[in-house]
Amino acid sequence: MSKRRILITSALPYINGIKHLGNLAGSMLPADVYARFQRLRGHEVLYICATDEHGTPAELAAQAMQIPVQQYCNEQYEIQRAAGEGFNLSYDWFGRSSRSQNHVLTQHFAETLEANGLIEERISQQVYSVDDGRFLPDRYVEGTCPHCDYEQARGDQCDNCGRLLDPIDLKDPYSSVSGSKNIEIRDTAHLFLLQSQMQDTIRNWVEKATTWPTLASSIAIKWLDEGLRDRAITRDLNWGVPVAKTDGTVRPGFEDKVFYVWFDAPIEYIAATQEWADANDTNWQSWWRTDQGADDVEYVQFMGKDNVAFHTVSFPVTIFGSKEPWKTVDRLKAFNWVTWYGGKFSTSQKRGVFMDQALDLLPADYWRWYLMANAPEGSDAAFTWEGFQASVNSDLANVLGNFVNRITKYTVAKFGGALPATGTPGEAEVWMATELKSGLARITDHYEQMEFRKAAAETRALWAAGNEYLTKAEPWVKYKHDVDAAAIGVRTGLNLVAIFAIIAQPLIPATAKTILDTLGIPDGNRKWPNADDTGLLDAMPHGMPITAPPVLFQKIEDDIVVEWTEKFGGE
RNA sequence: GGUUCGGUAGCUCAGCUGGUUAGAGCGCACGACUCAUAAUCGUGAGGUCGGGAGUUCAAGUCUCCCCCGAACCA
Repeated sequence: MSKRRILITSALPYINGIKHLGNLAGSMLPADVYARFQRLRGHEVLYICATDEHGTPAELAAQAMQIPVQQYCNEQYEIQRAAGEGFNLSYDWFGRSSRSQNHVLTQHFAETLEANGLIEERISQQVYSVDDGRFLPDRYVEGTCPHCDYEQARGDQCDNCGRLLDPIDLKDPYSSVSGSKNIEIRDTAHLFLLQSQMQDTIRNWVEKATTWPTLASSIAIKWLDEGLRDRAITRDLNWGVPVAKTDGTVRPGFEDKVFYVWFDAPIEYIAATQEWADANDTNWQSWWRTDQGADDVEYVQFMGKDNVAFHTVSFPVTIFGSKEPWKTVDRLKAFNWVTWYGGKFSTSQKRGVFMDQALDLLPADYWRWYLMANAPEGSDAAFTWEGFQASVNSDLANVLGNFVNRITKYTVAKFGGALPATGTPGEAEVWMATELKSGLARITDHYEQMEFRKAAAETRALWAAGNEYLTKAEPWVKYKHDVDAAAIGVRTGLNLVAIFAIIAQPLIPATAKTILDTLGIPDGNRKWPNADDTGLLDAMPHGMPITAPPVLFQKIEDDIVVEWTEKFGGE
């Protein structure tokens, strides 16, 4: 099989606060699992992610903490980077959209799009707060609803009657930032991206993308059916990419404006790759420019369903509109939500479990396993403490952990801690070899199809087959009258331990490493196994010393579940 | 309101272009085993596949209507 070059990105987490398990399960984690799988298969993988740092929420959060927004982002970036590291997310690079590479590239795209006639300047009216000294984004203007007279309607929507509003229509408007009523409606100029002109181009492209999941293509088609609208790509803010040319010349009249986060964030996929290339003294063009070696790249994007429109329509407008030979997405994997006791996980309402809290409770592998085995692929998936407990105790502790434990301890107790060299394979081993071959083929196929639930289920099924094998081989019975007959069962069992750990690496990398390190399996022998390899069950050198790993997974007891349920408010 | 996606065993979910007695894991019951974290292995109970009508030799799988849930509407 030839070596593939696979570019992987996961949707950029917004800088504003640590992400919850739903965010993790919907983009970063599956991207990581897929990246690890493909690396194990020997392919060249580049997995890129970054924080999305611009925009009003970051600016206001910094203001609330009374620190400069740059400092705020520095701190939050470090928190998110550490959380990713804690979950063993194997980014090749975790960048920041506020870095210079993204500034330059965003300005480049704007310049190119304008040269191609796809950007124009338009005047619009916006709410200006004199006391705050700034234009107010829609949702930070409040006032009385012009339709129902509700007094605390937000500028974008009235919570009482539900109607969508234009902030300049509010009666008695005031700034929700400062409360000031010293409000004016002022003219302001913005750059508009003429998406309407790209309608046909995008539709042709979307219709050719037959491998996208239904969730993704239906969202894209719907946007196209409604018609792409021209959209402002600048905002009246300080924090962001300046509206300037690549030579640094600020556009006249845009001194206090920046590009909208909507425009610059996806560009960061490319810019983060530049960050990676700059840091590693290599080139990024061979991953992104089809005229410079990227034509053989497979580009795979991971995202939650809220991001699909940006990846299938908005960003492609930027890319295709540039008329430059950029690499576009080949395969796209979209996820639904992880739900929390009937509702949604919510960052603002602090509903659910967040990445840092999760790691305080249990190691990353416990969460990684549960979130992938129950990934929100077909529909929203419910997180429950009981489900988490059942999954961890049954799949990890009982089926895998106990298998490793029982066979390694037995080796130490009965075979002096050495991999037995005697005995010949019989009926049980033939059965196991058949199971292994078909199971491996299924797992491999599910990963290739990015079917994570199925991949996890089949991984577990193979672990369970190992236990079934031991029941058939029953070395502890044979040992009493025929040590050689017991030896083949132990030898096969130990090889299964290694195989089970190898195939577990994408999902539970830390535990897999513990097992493989304890067994003394060299790094070079940890690659993804080939289902047709008939030597898998007798691959380890006869006589090699074996020690038993420590207990791999602690079970989650009922009283702990009660405690966590109370602490986190699950019902 | 419009559109899209869902509604399958107690729970979480598989079921591709319609075709033998509708599947898995967990949970539950019973049995086996004792190397192992009272783990494991086997057997079994349990579903009129949201409701109704229709197409067909045949529908969980297609069509229409209704009920419920979720998402999106920039």
